[in-house]
Amino acid sequence: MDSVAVENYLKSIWELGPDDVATQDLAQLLNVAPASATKMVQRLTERGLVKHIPYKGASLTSEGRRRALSVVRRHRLLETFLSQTLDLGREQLHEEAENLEHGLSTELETVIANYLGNPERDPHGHPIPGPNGELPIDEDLLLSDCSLNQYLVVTQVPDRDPELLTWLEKNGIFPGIKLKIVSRDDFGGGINVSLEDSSIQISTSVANEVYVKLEND
Amino acid sequence: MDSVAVENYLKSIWELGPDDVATQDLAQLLNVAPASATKMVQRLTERGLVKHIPYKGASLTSEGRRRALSVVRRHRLLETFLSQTLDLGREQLHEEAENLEHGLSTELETVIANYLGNPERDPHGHPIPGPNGELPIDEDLLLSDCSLNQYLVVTQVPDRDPELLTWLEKNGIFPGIKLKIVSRDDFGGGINVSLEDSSIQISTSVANEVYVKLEND
DNA sequence: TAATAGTTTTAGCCAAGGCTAAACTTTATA
DNA sequence: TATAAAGTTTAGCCTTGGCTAAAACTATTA
Repeated sequence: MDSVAVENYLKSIWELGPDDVATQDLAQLLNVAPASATKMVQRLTERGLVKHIPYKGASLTSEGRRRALSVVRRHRLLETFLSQTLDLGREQLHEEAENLEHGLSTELETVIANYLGNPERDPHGHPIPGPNGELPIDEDLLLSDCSLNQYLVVTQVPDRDPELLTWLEKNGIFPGIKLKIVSRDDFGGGINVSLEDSSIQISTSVANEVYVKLEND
Repeated sequence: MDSVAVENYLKSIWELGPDDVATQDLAQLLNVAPASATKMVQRLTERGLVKHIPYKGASLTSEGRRRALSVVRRHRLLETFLSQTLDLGREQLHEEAENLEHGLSTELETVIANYLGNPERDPHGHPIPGPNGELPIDEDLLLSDCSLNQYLVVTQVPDRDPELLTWLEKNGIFPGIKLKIVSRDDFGGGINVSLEDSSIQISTSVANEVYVKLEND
């Protein structure tokens, strides 16, 4: 069994990957000093879970990726389970799942997955890896990359920042919602979006974290 | 925040307590060497969570007890929650709750408690401590202490041993079930019990782990 | 009551996972 | 292209929570 620390490193490298994950980014995501990240990356390299080119970056081996995706699967199943049973707000799910994911046994993971009907996405729209680490190719589009006046459906919102999620929620942006970009402000000022019965302005940084698909699938 | 190890030590001392908890018993319950238990008991004494009289035994301070009961509360709420939502068998609950209890935040604990209607007992019949460590006085009787031919209701079964729990379940012994001791075998050979529509023999060691109350409250 | 068995503690070791300070690479800039 | 800035690694330290072996204490029994 991987320790909590190892699981968190693997998951973080996966999230920052797939290639050349910088020590600093890893350290920042995990709230540790860069030197600590270097040391752990070296240990994981010893164990065959990470490939590390000094001064260049880290990436997961296939075994490392398998284990990272196991953590991601548990995380996303827990988010879905908590959302379904307790209806927590979408902005509370991430942190709770983060705490519980390391204690979820394979057996309970399976029971929960079955209970939920083996869902393909969590409440933020993120795809849930299969029990063996299969991850469907994610073909969603970045909202900020879409053209004007296309009919779009939101597929994914970020999960980490509760403030941002609360704001998105309040403005009616979450998976399943239909919208259309009506105009772009100059100089990276953001985009203007019309929803079912409102229209709002979304900054570029936020639009870079929201994924959509074309409405006619 | 207490570490997982500290939480487990506190919980175990509480379970073995209230007084003069032997190093060996503690070590055995936690699957560590006696020397490791001694060392941790000393550290917890430093921290003011445990009182330790060398060569005599350990016990919890009131703060130690408060923290131990917080773990017990999380454990029992989780058992209840898993049982209610996923209907796991009673024999699977303990281990899963053991894994998850350390990752349950105070906020989620509260949400779960409310969702369940602030239950007073878990699926094994064990009382659930309140959010501030209040524990109602447990007045249940040991099955093995009861007299013949009294009308009894099972209130608590043990939670740790899945084999035993499966056996009890199969023979219809779980909280809420009515029964009566019809006779005692000689020389500690156990007791003969009649249930609603069966009768079985229960060994003394098992009868020492089942609690009951008189049927007329 | 003296020897022995059982329990507990001490001493000394180890690995994991943190940290800071200093050294080393790489990248950017003058 | 030399030098400064930024990022990374190394070195050395610390705490936690394990372990074993040996010493010390307690309890039992001859």
